[in-house]
Amino acid sequence: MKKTGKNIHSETICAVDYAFQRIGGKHKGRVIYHLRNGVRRYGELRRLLTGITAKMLTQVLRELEQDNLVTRHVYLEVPPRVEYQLTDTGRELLPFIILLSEWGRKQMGMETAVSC
Amino acid sequence: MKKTGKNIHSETICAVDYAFQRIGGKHKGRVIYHLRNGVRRYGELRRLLTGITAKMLTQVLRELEQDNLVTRHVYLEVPPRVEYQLTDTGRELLPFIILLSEWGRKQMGMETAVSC
DNA sequence: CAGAATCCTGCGAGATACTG
DNA sequence: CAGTATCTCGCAGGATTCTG
Repeated sequence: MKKTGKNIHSETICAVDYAFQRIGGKHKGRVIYHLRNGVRRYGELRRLLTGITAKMLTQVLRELEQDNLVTRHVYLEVPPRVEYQLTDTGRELLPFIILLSEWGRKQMGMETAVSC
Repeated sequence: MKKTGKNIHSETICAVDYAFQRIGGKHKGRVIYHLRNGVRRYGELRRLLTGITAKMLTQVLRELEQDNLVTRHVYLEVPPRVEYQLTDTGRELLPFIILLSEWGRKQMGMETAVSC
């Protein structure tokens, strides 16, 4: 609630732009992609998303949560456990994220391609 | 050829990331979207893409061209005419750009939504 | 008309250190 | 384990001016 500046939901522009703002950014696509098979813990995501810092992962997850694309479930245990999962809305994005990843893989040439 | 720094095609990472690097950025999605119906002139694009500067439009178009997503056809006339068009590869992205825009429109609520 | 050349700025994102 | 809190900086992207 502190960042009043860049609010996606204000005076919007174009649907394509809007969508890109919600799933764009450096890591959002990848995060969604790695949530495709269901529930993931924070630590799992950190391991899956190589090259992302804790800060960015947290930030991305929070944004996705605010945008109602993922849910965050905190288990009050010791040690703490937090699980993330796509919402229905987020899930609607999957087909197209996967499409995109297939396109990317194809473009890269299958040899160099890594699943992620 | 001057910017040796950020080269997409070097030591790539994840297919999703790769794809996002090619169609990400602030305006790329929109440009592709506006080329969906075929040939567009530079000036047309400028008018269609409200809020984009000449510099950015040119830059985006050049990047898309280098990435083999659009073709650039210069007519040696006075006044000059330059037409842009999606390549086959670029065209493969359309389904998903359109999907994305529909998703975006839906999310925004149809009232506020503008075609672009 | 379709750009190229400059200059300039904000903020996206990295590194590092600390905590319930 | 799953985060926060700072500090810092590069570069994406804007404004403006000039040109074939």
